[in-house]
Amino acid sequence: MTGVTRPYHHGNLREALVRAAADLAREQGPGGVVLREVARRTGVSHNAAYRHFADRDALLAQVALDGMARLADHMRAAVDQVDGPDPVVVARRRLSATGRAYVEFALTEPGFFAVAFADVAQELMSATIASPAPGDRADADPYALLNLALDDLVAVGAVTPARREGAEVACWAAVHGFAQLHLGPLKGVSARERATHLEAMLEVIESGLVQAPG
Amino acid sequence: MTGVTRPYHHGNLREALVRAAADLAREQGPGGVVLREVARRTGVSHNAAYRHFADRDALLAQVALDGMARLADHMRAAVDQVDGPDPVVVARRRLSATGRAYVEFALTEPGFFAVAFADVAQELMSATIASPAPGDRADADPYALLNLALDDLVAVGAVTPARREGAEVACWAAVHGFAQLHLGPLKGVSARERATHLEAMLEVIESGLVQAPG
DNA sequence: TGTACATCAGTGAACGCGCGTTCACTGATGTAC
DNA sequence: TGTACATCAGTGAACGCGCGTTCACTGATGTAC
Repeated sequence: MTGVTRPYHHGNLREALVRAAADLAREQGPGGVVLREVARRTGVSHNAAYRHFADRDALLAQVALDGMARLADHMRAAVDQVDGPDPVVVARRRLSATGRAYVEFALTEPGFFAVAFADVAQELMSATIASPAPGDRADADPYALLNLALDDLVAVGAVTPARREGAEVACWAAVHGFAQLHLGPLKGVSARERATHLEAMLEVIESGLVQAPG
Repeated sequence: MTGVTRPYHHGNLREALVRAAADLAREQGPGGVVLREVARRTGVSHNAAYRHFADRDALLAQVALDGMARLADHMRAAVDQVDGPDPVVVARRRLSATGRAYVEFALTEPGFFAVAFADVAQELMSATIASPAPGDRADADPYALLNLALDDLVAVGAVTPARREGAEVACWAAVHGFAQLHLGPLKGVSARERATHLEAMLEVIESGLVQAPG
């Protein structure tokens, strides 16, 4: 009972391992998530993880699932915060809110983001997209949230059904690429400039979607 | 002189190693580029690569450099092919041509693409972007090619200087994200649908850039 | 044209390392009586 | 309230493996004379 020695039981090892794995993924990429290093960082013996995960892949899968859920939470919270009297304005602001939230999450939690979009979760994602949410809690899925925002824009008459087609891919691609570039080659760009560029991009897309072909 | 036995000297080993490394990167990601496997695939002993590259990093750097050069070549060829009487139409088509070429290259050569945008080439890229091409062959740099296309749109009066600001990031993000998604979660999308979605996205961006804010 | 020799491009064995995973184990906790 | 015991969460040693890299080497090529 010195208070200095760590207790034998960690108490929250599973969660701590996921967190450490995400941190490692941020630094080294998903391929660099090494079970022994994850254990090291959690201050636990190198095989303790096997009490909580079948193997390395199971840990990575959990990181991917957590990441996707966190991303969806962040996006949903951002959308829910937008309100106002004009339904067109609300719909437009909700779309840009999803995009902003997406980029924010990717830059804040690059580890979760990287793992969620690597190897493991791919088949899972593909399946989700192929048969989009049959009623059951579509709000847990980032992709579904984006589609809801776009459908709203059509419902309020801001976007024509013709322009709606493929718009989800265009929007997703833009914010995904924006995040990837600012985690990679544009890493050095200041937060201020990054924010300006993000708003400019969201504005371009919004204009492009809302207006008739030029 | 049986004609069956491979000659002792490969003749083109350096290039073959780069090619094999790119193939491996396509399958396993940049982290999965393993010197011994590269040698195996090239049909050469596992240490033969050391006659041509100082170490694994040097090989990866070469893949990144080659990838960037190939991408730039592909984009430049696409731009050069666009011509016509109306300078506004030409400028617009040249912009979309750069984007189309970017995506085409990424999907055709995902190995080169992945390595070029991972670890190694990052500092190199950042430097290039920070001090953009001081006169010397800007046409070898994909980023510079994009900026040229956007500057042209301003020059012909299709895009206002205000909208020009940050446009290079928006365009790059969109095509980069589009490529990444179709190499990852949207892997299963048919070539036909992918092409439709790409055109829709390029159209949205073009509209958004050209028109006044809606 | 022929030959000695330097140089270049490959080979095979060996190194040390960190990895994922398994094993038999120990310390801590919770529960039945 | 006390105690035996099952269960759970961790440990440390050991395994086999593939890796990057180095070493001393050999086969092929080119060049000076």
